[in-house]
Amino acid sequence: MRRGYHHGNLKEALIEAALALIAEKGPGGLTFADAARAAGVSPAAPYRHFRDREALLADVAQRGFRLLGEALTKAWQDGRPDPTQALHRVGRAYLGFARGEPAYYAAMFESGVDIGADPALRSVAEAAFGAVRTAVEAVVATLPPGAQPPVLMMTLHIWSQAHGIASLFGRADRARRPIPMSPEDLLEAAVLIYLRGLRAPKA
Amino acid sequence: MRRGYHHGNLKEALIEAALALIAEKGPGGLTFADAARAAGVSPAAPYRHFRDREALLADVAQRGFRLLGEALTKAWQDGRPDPTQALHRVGRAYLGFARGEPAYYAAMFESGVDIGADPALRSVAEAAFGAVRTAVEAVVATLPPGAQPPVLMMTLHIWSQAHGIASLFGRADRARRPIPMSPEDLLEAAVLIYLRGLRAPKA
DNA sequence: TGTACATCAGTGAACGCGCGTTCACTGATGTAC
DNA sequence: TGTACATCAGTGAACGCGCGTTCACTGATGTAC
Repeated sequence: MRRGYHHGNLKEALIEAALALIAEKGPGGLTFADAARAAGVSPAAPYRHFRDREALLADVAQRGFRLLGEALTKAWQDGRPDPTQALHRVGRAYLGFARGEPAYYAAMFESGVDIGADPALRSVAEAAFGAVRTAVEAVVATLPPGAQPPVLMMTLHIWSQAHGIASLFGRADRARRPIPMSPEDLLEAAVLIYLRGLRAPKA
Repeated sequence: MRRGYHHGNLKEALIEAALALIAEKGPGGLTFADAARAAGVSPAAPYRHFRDREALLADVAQRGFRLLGEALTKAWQDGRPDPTQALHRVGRAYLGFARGEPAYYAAMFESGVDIGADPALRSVAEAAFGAVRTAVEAVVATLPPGAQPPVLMMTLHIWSQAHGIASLFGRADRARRPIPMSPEDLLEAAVLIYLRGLRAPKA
């Protein structure tokens, strides 16, 4: 990989290193010097690419949100074969991301990066959220006119339900509370009951 | 407070200091030396009370879970005037705790403490969870026999919904996504729809 | 009630360590002509 | 095609700093008798 005096791809290498370090020691364990070491480069080199540790973390988080958005969009598959089934797939994709990419997930939600501060970061986070909103919109459209909830509210419900399950039960990296069902099944049941509640006449 | 050579109440003072530091800089910013300084004591003194930083954090988290459990139990008020209303109150209490005690909340859920590892910690966390379970049990008992969901499942649904909302929108300390309704209203709506879904005939 | 002694909680000085950051530098790459 | 030069990416040495941790110590508290 390293081909001489110039690294050639140091920025990528630093991000890779950051992911590995986060996976190993948590977002708090990420250190600028450590990332340089892991990339096989002097401790001053990272400053060519990132202002500081915070900027590196923000970049990792940004990539994470992009990947999450892509995963959700891919799972949606334009709502085939029908919006409800596709929405369940989106939910599973969220949990799959949290489990499969714990380092990204930690950088995005547990590292203390301020998502609102960095416009680029905010934008990709917004896009990932938009992927869920798209799915919710299509599901809402299938409901009888009198039973259609506000799209934003329902999106927030689904997102936070998935996020809560992922945070509490969805990662393998820590000894979470053991539950007698998979996070995927737990989320699917919640969404099923929720959707049934939307169709039901209001009490 | 300080009355001479002996502090008299150093353990409490260290926990107070830890809370202030967490509130100010996040759980990652908590340092053993800093806590000693804030308590007005030499850097070696904390070792009389905590094995290391991790133990201090675990103690803070433990108190947090005890307080949360108490807040939830108090909000429940034996299910008066009826279980459903009381359950909504419990949900609001959860959000209120997350907002009102962000330092405890961070220590409990975002500090990397392994809840499963420490038996005392696990036990109070279990107790807090049990407060929600108690509420859910009573609500389930009000449902028609054919519509009663497994209590554990429903408890996990409610807990993770509240936790997701609290984590994403419920704290003032960071610039979270602004939403056009309060976290409390958002949670109440979700629970209402969920409960309606339980009563509705399965599709 | 007083005295001797054990126990305990906090001291302060010291240390090694690793991190963040800076600096003048140098090797490599690209570009103008 | 070749040459001169600007730009860029990474070096390595150095620094100050604060943290974690240990240590022999000492002031205070409690207790046995």
